[in-house]
Amino acid sequence: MITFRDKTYRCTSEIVLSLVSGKWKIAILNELAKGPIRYNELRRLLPDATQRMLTMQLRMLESDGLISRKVYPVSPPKVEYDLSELGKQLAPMLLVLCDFGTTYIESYPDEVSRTNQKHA
Amino acid sequence: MITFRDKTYRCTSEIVLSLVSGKWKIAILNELAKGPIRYNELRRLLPDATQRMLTMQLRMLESDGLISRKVYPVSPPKVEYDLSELGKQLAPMLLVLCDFGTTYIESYPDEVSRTNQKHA
DNA sequence: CTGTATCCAGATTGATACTG
DNA sequence: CAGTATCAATCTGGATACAG
Repeated sequence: MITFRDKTYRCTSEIVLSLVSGKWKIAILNELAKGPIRYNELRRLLPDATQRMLTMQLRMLESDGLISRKVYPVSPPKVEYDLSELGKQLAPMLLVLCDFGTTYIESYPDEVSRTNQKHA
Repeated sequence: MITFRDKTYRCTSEIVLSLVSGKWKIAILNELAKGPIRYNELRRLLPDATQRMLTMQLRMLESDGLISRKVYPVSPPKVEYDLSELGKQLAPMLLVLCDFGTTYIESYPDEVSRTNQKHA
């Protein structure tokens, strides 16, 4: 048993799941993996996320130390999000998750379909 | 974009998260990794899980094809759970999750504490 | 441009009691 | 032994409007 930030877990993998589980966290991390990005760019890339949800997920990723938020004191406001050092270390793990996901769905080929998605 | 079992995902890693996210799933998978096990043994190993929750999580893992449920037609009833072939392939991925979890909490050493837990 | 505030629906988790 | 049933609490995600 391990206690971390007042919650108990039976395995450190459970902590990791709590870090990346959330409606838009994977999507955000995948976008940030391409480089720093501003809030509204992210909105455009993830048009189905409401402002509220996007902000909430960003705040969680930030307080968990996986991303950084930099405010430029200019007008109009400019805020840039980026992966933290810790966040950058997530990449190999996310790749393993993707890989297993791919392996997994290949076991159920009839239940899968793919669509291209435009980022209008 | 990918559609699988009537839900859409932006990355196969999101599918994997849906497979293993759930109050007791990781704990169950970790126990099953040691070998097949009966329902009540599992209850003893995970005393904080209610019967209802344990059953629900087992059913989900089963319908996702990660574990098998074998009923022995004897009296008293005997039900044994085991990893499926697909479930066995989870092991390396779970290890990567654990590893990142360990790396992660080492970045916040002051917020961590460990306790031994008895399976009374 | 980058957010908050308010209100709400549905899903998830849980306590407790009961059953073939 | 291996579950179900019922009811309730909490948590997550969302629609919409407003603000510095």
